[in-house]
This record gives sequence, C-alpha cells and structure tokens, in this order.
Amino acid sequence: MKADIKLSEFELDVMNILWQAGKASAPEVHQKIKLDKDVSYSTVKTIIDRLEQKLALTRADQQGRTIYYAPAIEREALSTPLLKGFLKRMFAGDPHKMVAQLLANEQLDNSEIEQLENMLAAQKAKNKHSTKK
Amino acid sequence: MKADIKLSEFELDVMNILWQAGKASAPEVHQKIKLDKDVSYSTVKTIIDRLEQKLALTRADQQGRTIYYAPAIEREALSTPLLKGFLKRMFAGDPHKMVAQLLANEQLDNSEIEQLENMLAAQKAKNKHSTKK
DNA sequence: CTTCTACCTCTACATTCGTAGATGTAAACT
DNA sequence: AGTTTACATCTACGAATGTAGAGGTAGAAG
Repeated sequence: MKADIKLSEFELDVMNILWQAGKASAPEVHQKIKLDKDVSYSTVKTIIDRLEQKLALTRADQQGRTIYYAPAIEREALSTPLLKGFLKRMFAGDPHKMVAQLLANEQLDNSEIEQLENMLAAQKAKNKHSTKK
Repeated sequence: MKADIKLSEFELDVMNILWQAGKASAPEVHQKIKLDKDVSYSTVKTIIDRLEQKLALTRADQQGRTIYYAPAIEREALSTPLLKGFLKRMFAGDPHKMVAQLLANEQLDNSEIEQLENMLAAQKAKNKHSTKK
C-alpha cells in the first residue's frame, strides 16, 4: 500500500475543491476557499505547493503561466483510513454510535432515510452471498 | 457556546480512555496507550497536562501523590462538530456517501445492520411527529 | 515597446503537536 | 531511618501547520 498519506485540514479543504472541480488553478482555488474563510492567495498557494510535494496533486495543464492542478489521489484513498481512525477515536469504534450521531446532527427527511435503508438492505443481500467467513 | 475546543489526535486518544474508564491516573492511561503505540510515560503525561490546560479534563481524585483524571467534556461536545467537519471535508457533506463507505469498510453482519435499520425507522417515526418546519 | 497585472516562487515565522529527558519528592520497602 | 520506587513537574526540541509578505516575470494592455 502506497505509504499512507496524511493531509491536514486545510490541505483537505483544497483537495475537496480539486475533487469537485476536477482541476483548478491556484487563483481559482483561492476564490473558493475565500467563500469560507479569509486567507491570502499566498497561503492557499503554499498549501497547494505542499500538496504537490506530497504527491497528492499534479500539474495537469497550463495556460500561459497559469497552472492547473488536478488531484493525484482518490478521495477514498484518504477517507477510508480517516474514517476508520475517526470511528475509533470518536465513537469507540462502534458504527452504531456514529450513525446515531449522524441522524441526530443532520436533518434527514424520510426520503433520505429510506435511501439509507435501501443501502442497508443491499448490504444484507450481499452478506447472504458470502456465507463463508 | 463554549468557545469550541479543538483537540489533536493524540489528545483524543487520551480522552477516549478517560471516557471509557470514567477516570484514570496518568500511569494507567500510559499503560493503555502503550497497547497501541510505544511512547514514554512523559509523552502521555504531557498530553494529559495539555488537556488539563484546555480544560478538557480535571483532577477528580488523588491517592497519595497519584492523581486521577476525569473527562470534563462530553464525547458529544467534540464529536458533533468533528463529525460535521469530517462529513464536509471527506464526503462533500453527503451523509449517504459516508454511510456507504462505512458499510464498505466495516464488516457488519446482518444483525448489526438490522440494528441500524431500527435506528432509521425510529428516526422516521420521529420525523412524522414534527411536521412543522 | 513600455507599463501594468496577475501569477508564480521563495522565504519566514508563530503555533501546535508529538516526543521525551532531567529533576524533584512523596510513599513504599527493608 | 535510609534507600528505592513510582509519580509528578519542568524544560526542550524538531516537524508540521496555518499564515503571509517580498520579489520575480510572462502576458496582457496601451
């Protein structure tokens, strides 16, 4: 396994933008970040540079001297280990506690809940198949 | 709201032990931490001291010169904002993505899944009541 | 061609975090 | 009482993180 990579919160914010946009220039990322918090361009660019060093993103394209960056790792590559860690740390490793909290926090309407129920049903079906272990 | 408190990973590991045990001495915490990673007593004690400064825990009791620490904040006080942030950062704020990942990662057997289904059903019932909003 | 502008690159710095050794001392042991 | 032990307190330090200014330069604008 790809030596597990570790990103900071700010770095994740940037990756998030990249994941959503597919690719973006530093000024573009800066604009989007600014919707949330007021930081200077330099700050954002520094984060981007660090992400580049960590090989989390790459220079995908270039228009003039403007560089377009694209994610070099998948969201899941990060979310899987993070979710595990988070589950362990905040919910003593118990998924039910986490889901309970999720239900309490988020305002899910019935149709959304039903969607979740479908996911659970699908998983049950899948479990049936692999009866071995 | 209590100026929102922010704990590091290691600090959370310690809090976790406290939440589970109710209270514990530094050496005790050290022992439990060591099951996971090999750090010195000093290291753990430093973390405890920092948690004390952050008012996340308090000296609850004392036997001889051994101090027993107890959590001063609830797990939910931290998990709520953290879960929100985590959801936003790693799953673009979409709870379904998170649950999907959860199902993929954790090996839940059918009885566990049914437990989750019950939680969802309960939430639906609750939704019915509060039709206002 | 000169000037302006929008980006990029480089350097810097205060904080927080993980990590731990050195030192002090109450309590336990003999 | 003297010695050993188990904790506590204090101090330190490098790495990571958030933050940003200074300076350089390709392109755009006139």
